[in-house]
Amino acid sequence: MKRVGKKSEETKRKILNAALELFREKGFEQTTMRDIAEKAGMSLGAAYYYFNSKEKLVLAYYQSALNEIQDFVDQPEFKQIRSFKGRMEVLLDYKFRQLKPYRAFLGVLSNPDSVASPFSDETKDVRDANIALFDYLIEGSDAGIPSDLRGQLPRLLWYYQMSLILFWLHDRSRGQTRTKELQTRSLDLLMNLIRIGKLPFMKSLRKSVLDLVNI
Amino acid sequence: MKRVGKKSEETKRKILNAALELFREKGFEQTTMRDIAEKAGMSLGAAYYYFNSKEKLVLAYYQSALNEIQDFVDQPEFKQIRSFKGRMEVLLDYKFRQLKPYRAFLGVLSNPDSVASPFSDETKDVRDANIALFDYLIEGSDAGIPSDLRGQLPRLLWYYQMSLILFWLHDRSRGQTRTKELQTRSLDLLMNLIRIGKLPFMKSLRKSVLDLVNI
DNA sequence: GTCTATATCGGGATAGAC
DNA sequence: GTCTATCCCGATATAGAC
Repeated sequence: MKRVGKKSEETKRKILNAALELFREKGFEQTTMRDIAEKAGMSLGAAYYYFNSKEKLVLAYYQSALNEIQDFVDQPEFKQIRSFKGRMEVLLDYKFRQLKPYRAFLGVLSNPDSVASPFSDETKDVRDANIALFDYLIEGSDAGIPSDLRGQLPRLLWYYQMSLILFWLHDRSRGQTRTKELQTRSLDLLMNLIRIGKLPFMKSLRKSVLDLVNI
Repeated sequence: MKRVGKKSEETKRKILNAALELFREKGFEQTTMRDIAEKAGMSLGAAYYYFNSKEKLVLAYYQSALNEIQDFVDQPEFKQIRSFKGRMEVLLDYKFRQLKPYRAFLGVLSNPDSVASPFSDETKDVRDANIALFDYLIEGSDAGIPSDLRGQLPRLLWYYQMSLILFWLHDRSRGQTRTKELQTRSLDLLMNLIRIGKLPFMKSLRKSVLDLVNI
């Protein structure tokens, strides 16, 4: 029964919403804390009271995006899909639909020095939760994965997803159609590689790939 | 006989050197144009006369790094190597040795919005020249590359190099030893894939990889 | 604890004198 | 071609109202 703080939660949410709207419109760099505060209908100091830096807003965004996608995979619409590839397609599509409005803004994410980098300590929890999403995806699917690969696959798929996202961020084609193409074809390739990789005589090649991911 | 401009070339060089020294020490963001001008022994306005933005200094850095590596592959030390893999190893080692002092600074490079992004229009010339380097590397080597792959291979290798560099930028292990490991193992894997990919019955898989690069 | 108002600083970029 | 002075604006710090 935490009555106190209720109001502050609301204010916080209001600031985040204002920030996200502005990020979508103008990108990260172009949006100022003054803009955000004004849009949220309060003073600059108030905004800083809740988010002591602009980057903290990015972390909050990650968290809310994570909650969203966690809800999504809990829907029957996703859960009823049995095919591994189908699940991957639907998850990736959802992810990109979710990211799309924020494309201009997400450039920050590729800065290794930022606390908002998807590889940083500060984002570890969100990252782990995202990897767990792939574990859940595999678990409920028809994919027969060799046991030596099974444990590593979620992380491997997360890397795969991150590569796609990085490509997408740099993709200057209209509407990022190149990324869409890449997604389709690389997913095909991935499925073929997994299929081929299952064969007993591919064990050594499979091992060298696993070693690669485990570095 | 361009006598005029000689002096200005020198001044420009002096500014660039000061900037690079500071970038190495403090990274890109932390270094101010004021710092640079002071270190170069001139006023802020003078520095801006030669480089009208901070990012222009990054482009100048790319250019000078390119000249350096072009010189390197022209040395007998490199030219006498016949083995494809050997040439790749030596080139990558050189590249990382060259980049190492600038690691903190090169974070900017991963910002897709920056004109200094390796994928931007502004860096096209340098990028093409770097791809040509791989063409030169293949040409003088013993690599027997299937003709359908030959034309695309330089670009593919450049992508491979960029992936390694991006990984390295995000690599938080001490001395970036993980990247070194990745380099060794992935190069092994790459060589194996090329070897296997040569086999006639792999033509269709080869094609799907080529299609991927050609998106 | 929650928020406003205000002062100050830092740094990229530019104008105009010399 | 080089300088000084200045603009502009985001970030930050703080005092204090409620």
